[in-house]
Amino acid sequence: MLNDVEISNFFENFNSSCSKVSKHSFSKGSLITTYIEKRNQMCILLSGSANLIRYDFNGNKTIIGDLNKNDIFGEVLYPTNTNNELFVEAKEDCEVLSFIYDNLVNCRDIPKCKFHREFEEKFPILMMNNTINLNTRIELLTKKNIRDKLLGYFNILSTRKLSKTFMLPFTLTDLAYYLNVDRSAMMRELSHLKEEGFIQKKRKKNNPTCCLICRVIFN
Amino acid sequence: MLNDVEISNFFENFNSSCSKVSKHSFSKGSLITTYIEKRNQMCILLSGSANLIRYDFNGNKTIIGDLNKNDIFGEVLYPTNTNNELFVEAKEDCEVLSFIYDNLVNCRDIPKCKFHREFEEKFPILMMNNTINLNTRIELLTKKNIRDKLLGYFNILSTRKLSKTFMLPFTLTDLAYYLNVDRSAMMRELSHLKEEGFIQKKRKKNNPTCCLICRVIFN
DNA sequence: ATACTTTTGTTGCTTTTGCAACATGTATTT
DNA sequence: AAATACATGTTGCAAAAGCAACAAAAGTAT
Repeated sequence: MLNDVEISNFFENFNSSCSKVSKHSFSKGSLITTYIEKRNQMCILLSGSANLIRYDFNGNKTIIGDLNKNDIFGEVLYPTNTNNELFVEAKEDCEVLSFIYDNLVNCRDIPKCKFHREFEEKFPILMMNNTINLNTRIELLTKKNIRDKLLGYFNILSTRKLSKTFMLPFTLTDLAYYLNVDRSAMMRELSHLKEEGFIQKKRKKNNPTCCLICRVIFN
Repeated sequence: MLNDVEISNFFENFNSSCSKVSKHSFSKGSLITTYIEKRNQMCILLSGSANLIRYDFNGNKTIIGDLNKNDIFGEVLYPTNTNNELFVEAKEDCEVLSFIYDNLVNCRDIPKCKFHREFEEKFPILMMNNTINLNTRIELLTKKNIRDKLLGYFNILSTRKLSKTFMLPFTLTDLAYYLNVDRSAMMRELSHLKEEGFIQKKRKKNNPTCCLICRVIFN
């Protein structure tokens, strides 16, 4: 129903006929945007992948979200007054559409420009996907311990790829920031899972974004 | 921008002219709905408040969400294959609109019925509010310890009411389920916060949904 | 008023997680 | 090839959180 195919290439060939929408490219590792209150920015990730990163007032890092093709992000979707610094960092080379979200009729052109017509049509699907992603994230964060967070996340990746073998979209260091746990405690738990035969790890050479292959055995 | 007032009474006087939409009343404590895969149900809470509750395979309870007026919920917004039981329970007497979400043009009437016209128009605002709520929830769940979860949540309630004095929408037992922590550990932390002067607690007699008033002193 | 249920409040003990430090291994840069 | 930076892997110890059990208070039903 909420089929990726429906929107997979929708905004891809977008040409900035509307003055209110801009398309930018970002190279791996660069800063895509920061969340600044009251600017109402919204973005669509056209290609590549990125992390939504938070630093709290103590400097603690958390990877709040893992952004992929067709995901929407931006400060307009995020609560204000959190006293945190949030920014989006490219994990791979990325293409991004960005614009100011006021409402769905913020195009001044008559008739509406191509982008705003398409956006208005696809907005429900984009939002529904985003909502399911956020609820999936909440499912993960509400697991009671590190082991269940790991297995829960591996289960998501496994289901998504329809295979018990898959690659992590994070380094292990970043996985700990994503699961919101201490890295060394997570490594300890990974060792236990390996000993008990729940996972196998294989290191892959020269892969820029992924560093492990997990062969997960779920019950 | 995403103003509650805009939609505050929009669906309130809805009359079921469309055969695909139904309005139901639920008394306090009753079951509003369960999340069953592939039914694509979506609901709007017209009045009252409710909890979205999850029981995992081990019987662990978590309050996934706290639903209030104009909030949307339903299995169509939630990931499938979680091996969990999810249901929505009325905290107060509730009125709920429910329908099947296929897409935004699932009304067979020509011209579209009043509900679907209004829903289509208000859908973006409903979804944006929902997204901000979910991101607020993620902010809370990614706090590193019980103390910060408590203070973070009190800060949200305080900001929402524009007052340092506010009531909890949960019993303390349910607050622990909501913050996803052990109740006794949470009580211990609440005692510390009280000793250190961060909060004051006052019990209120005969209040059905709230049991405490907290006078929170933030730095 | 009494019995019963639910919620609050507390504590000792155990388990889990976090912290700090460091060794090793793998990429990247010069 | 050497130097540097970053990621993985491991450990001892400390701190935090979970578990179990129970008492007291408040709310509800009879």
